[in-house]
Amino acid sequence: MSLPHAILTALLEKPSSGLELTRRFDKSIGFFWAATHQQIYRELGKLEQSGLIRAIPGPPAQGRRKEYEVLPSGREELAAWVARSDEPRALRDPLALRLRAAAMVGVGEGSLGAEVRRHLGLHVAQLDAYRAMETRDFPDGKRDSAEAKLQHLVLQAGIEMERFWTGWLEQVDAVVAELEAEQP
Amino acid sequence: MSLPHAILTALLEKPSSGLELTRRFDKSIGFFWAATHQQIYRELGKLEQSGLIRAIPGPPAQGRRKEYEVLPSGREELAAWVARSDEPRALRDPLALRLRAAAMVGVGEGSLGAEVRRHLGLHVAQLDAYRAMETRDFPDGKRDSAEAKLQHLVLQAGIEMERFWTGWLEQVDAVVAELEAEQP
DNA sequence: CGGAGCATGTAAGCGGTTACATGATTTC
DNA sequence: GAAATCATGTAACCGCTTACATGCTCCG
Repeated sequence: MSLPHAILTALLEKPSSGLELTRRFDKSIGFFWAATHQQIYRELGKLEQSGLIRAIPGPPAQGRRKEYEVLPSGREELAAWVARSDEPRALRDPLALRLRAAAMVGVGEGSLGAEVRRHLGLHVAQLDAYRAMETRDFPDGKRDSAEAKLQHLVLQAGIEMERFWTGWLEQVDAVVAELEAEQP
Repeated sequence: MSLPHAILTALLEKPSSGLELTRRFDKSIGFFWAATHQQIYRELGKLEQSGLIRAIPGPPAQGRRKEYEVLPSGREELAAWVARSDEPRALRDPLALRLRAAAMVGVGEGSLGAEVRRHLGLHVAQLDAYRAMETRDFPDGKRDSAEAKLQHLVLQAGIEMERFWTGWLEQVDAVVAELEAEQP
């Protein structure tokens, strides 16, 4: 039940249309809870029906775009959710699985090494993106407001997570390259 | 499509019954791809029907337990899967989401801090478990065989992942405690 | 006015989760 | 021989993914 609350949070930060939300998910909240536009539209419909958000009546028909904003009951629901507790989600990583499988059937003909380096590239790019966001959005380290501190922490989780992946994938690359050399 | 291949890997490591597999998933492979016994039984049925594994005929009826083993076609399928490529899965973390939500609606009355520390405890426990596995299964650092090296890498991913979580959650705890003190 | 793309949706299918069912084995 | 537990399943649901559909707007 996280998606509706992710949307409520995003709408509190800034009222938006469905497409705007989709864009913003792609570049910030979505890093910790991805969602496609189909999910978002469906969820917006449900949230509106539940009376937690509403379409802003404002400009009568600026195209077909509907802007949504959070109602007081929506804010209450979100505050209640923040206080709830939840088990951490089990992580799912096919690449780690592939390595264990490779331990049983052997590393292929270079394809596994290539895949490892491809992933490494993706994580390096993501790490750079996060770092750019950090210098842009949180320039003065210690003087952040309460809200900014929390948002900064979330971004730091992204940064340290990607640092972990890149470091680990470099080790993996070294070992896989060695094994590929041994058994051709 | 990772679950069937996770099962093939586990069965190659050691032929097992459904329940045994469930147990082993809980304490090793499952760390990177969790599965319940219902999923496992369903998947075993599919894999047997596809001719990738078979129930070992051996001891006629030792209780009702069925032991499965991987057939040559199953090994081939797994090798082909190892060579395939795949996008990294988007991570999903409700706790990070909660922090962002808390940035908008405020940290509750200590419940968020308690939740953070609860998660911290869980990750510390997991980290200890991984470390125990490492000293038990990989005592002599550099002299591992090819298979052992790959398996060790996967375990190290688990260790570094948990190290990341515990480090980050400690930071989070400090900030949340501070904010809870400010706004009662 | 015609084509490109923007914006909002609908429908089908799949994998995973939760709840329930059934027989067989062990324990008291 | 009754209760508890082990072992293997079945069924229903729910969220996410993929593919497709529809209307609107902008631009040449």
